[in-house]
Amino acid sequence: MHWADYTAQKLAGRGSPQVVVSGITPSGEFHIGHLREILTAEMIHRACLDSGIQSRYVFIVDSMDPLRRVYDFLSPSYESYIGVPLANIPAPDENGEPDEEGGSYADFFLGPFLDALKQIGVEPEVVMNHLTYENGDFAEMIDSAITNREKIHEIIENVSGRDLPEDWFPYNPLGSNGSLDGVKVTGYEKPFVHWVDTTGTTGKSDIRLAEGKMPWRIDWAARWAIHGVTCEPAGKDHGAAGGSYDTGIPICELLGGKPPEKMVYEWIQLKGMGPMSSSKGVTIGPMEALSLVPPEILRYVIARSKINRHIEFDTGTALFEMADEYERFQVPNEEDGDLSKRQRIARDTQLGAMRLSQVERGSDPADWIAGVSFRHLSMLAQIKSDDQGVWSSLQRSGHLSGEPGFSLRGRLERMRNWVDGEHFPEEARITIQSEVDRDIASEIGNDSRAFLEMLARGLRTCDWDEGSIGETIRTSAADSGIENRKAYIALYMVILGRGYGPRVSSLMSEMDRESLIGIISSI
RNA sequence: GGGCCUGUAGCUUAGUCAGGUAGAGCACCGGGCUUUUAACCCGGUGGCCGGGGGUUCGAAUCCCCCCGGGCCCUCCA
Repeated sequence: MHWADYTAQKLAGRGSPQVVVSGITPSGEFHIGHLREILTAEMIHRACLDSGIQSRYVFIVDSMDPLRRVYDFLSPSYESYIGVPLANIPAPDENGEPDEEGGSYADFFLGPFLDALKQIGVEPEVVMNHLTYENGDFAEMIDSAITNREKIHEIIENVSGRDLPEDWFPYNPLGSNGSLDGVKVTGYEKPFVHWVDTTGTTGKSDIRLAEGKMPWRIDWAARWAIHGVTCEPAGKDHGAAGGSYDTGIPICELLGGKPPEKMVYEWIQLKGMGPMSSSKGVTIGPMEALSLVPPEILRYVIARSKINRHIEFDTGTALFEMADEYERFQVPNEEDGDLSKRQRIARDTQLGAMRLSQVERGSDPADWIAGVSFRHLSMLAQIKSDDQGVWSSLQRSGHLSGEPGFSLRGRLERMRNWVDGEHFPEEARITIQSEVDRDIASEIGNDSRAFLEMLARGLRTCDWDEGSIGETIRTSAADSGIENRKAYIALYMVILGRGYGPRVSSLMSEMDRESLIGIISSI
């Protein structure tokens, strides 16, 4: 059974409806690691719906979280916003300067991410956490946390094993400059928390408004109670023993809520570059990923892996394999009575992964298979500059009957982006030589030259289609007495500058006759 | 220091919760498709399941120890 279905089944015992939640801080560009957070939760949500369990999927944006530091993409003028909630900070302009007209920092980064989510079929209920503070929904929780201050203090110290300062307080008010940093609590009279900030200014925060926030570990536990969260997969950073999941559970219970089961997913790494990190430049954004990888396959990347396995996101050679694995999928057609228990499990898991990979819930995975392998398509995309040429080639080769569907068109569009970009693997790149390199020419032996001469002659008169060209190659090889293998290698060397490549006759049939003959004769 | 996750064929992995002869894909090799090269079909090679000990009639699976990799205990998907 697929992990999402398994989780849905376990959740069914918790009552209804399910509230499946993701939470992310919009502190900068989103990356595909965040996509795992989102998709893990969204797939569980879908699995619930698919098995008839009522469910909501909520994306809580941590817009009340403060700016922690001035990131590389921000100008130094953001220094003054450190500690200020992201919802209250102006978005950066193209130079990284605060742009007073550009809306909030949180919205600025959230917008494109939500657009990307839409493309992969994810349309969550979005909750801006600062609004939950602003409309007073946190007030009871804050009051309760302050009242139970000692107990919470004890939970955090016992569970996480770290020492909290004596004057620790479960609520951080905003100071006179709008920052949470360095503000000391001096007293509490419901609903006001009194404080003094770093400038010596005193004031009071109304807990029914967004005039302060609870520290992360309590904030998280409180929102479980407020929103009735039944499931929230968290990154492994939260999941470690003594981490915020472990403290959140008892704190949530203390606050009168019923916490979700602990659920932890592994991180996505970029091939050979370790974990995603914006500050180290190790990052691929969801939009960039979507420009290369079709949305159903991007979903499949997440769906095919168990949640506690790390995912290596590879936009190089491995993408061929990933995509072709998706393409190979076939709806099981018979009863499979002779499958072993294991094979049945594997098949059902695979079916689940394919089902959950669909952009539109409920659509048939079989409708979203392009019918052409990524490898083959990558060759066509490289040798055919116009799309129509690709379609006709596919029709001739029998990959396509009739007109290309939406799915296949999307595949080609992204394939072209991939081919044109930096991620496309060199060994898959086809570069037709405009002239033959001297070193290469010197490596070609006399027997091969004889073959190439004969071929050039044959190509002048043969029909210009794959079959005839192939035939001409074979006869030329036979007539010149060279082994087929050697003939092909020589041909590849001349055309591509290396001894191997895609089916050479189809490659040649896409080239202009005169220029091809020119190259071959130039030896 | 304390703890969590993880280590199965060259690569990616299923199977570990409920112990019963190690499954798959890629790659590779062989064959086929009225002749091959990154299309397609069929078949095959390949695994002391990280190491050691224990429980058991029987262990990849349960228990203990060790080794390697990742992560957390300060905010981090």
